[in-house]
Amino acid sequence: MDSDAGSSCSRSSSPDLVVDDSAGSFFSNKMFHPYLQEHREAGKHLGTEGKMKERSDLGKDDVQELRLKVNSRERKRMHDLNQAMDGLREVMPYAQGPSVRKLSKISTLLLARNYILMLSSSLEEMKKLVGDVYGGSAAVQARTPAHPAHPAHPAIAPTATAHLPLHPLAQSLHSLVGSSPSLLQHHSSSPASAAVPAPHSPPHSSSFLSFHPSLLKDPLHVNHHSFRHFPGMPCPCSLCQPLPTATSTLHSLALNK
DNA sequence: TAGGCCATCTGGTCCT
DNA sequence: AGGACCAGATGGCCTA
Repeated sequence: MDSDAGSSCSRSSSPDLVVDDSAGSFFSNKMFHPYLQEHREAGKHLGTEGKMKERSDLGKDDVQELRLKVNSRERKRMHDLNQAMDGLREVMPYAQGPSVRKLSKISTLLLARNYILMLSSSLEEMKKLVGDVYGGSAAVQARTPAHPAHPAHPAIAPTATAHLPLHPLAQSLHSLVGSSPSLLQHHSSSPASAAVPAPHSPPHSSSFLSFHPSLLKDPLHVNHHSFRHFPGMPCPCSLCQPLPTATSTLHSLALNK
């Protein structure tokens, strides 16, 4: 049942127990031993009187067989859920590897939510940027709702966007996962960017950072301090890697125009 | 040792 | 009726 018996740094969501409907796999479960001892002979217990009567009608073996079946289904369901959780972790901007303890479930969900919010915000900014570069294309602007906090103007485009794919993303995520603010000074951060919310700050940037810090402990940045952020030094952590996808493409396109 | 996180069992409820 | 889903309980492992 316990999954991390063989690993010191990473819990597995898929326990050693082989999931099938055979009694053999189930009986290999440590959790089942007390259950067996407690209920093998008694054949009693469990639930309401109606259920008791139903089970007495079924018979001891039938009840046990049913219980094993239900347990197996539930186990499989939880394993599927954990697989989905692992899949989510894989696409999160979070350092992964054999030496890094993986995010807890709650942290994964919270980080995913904020990552989605941030990407949405970045997409909006990028749309505006493209609109500016192409002379305020009506087509683009028609599809881009006005952002009252950041009215589109050319002053933003060439300079401030030079580190757009990297900067706000990294800052927001590092804030999210709880890095010490004193360690978050980036090699290209400026006093202005420290005082003013990043242009890519999501619409709900207050909620973006408002989670209980203990829920977002980053095993890498908080517990082990493997990557610290010093002025003038590029950060090797995955949070600070440039955006690899269409965002970067759009950005280079905007600069070249 | 306390607290966090997790897997598993279990019974109840809802849905098909 | 059977299965999916959910939440509570329990116990194990790990870390500060």
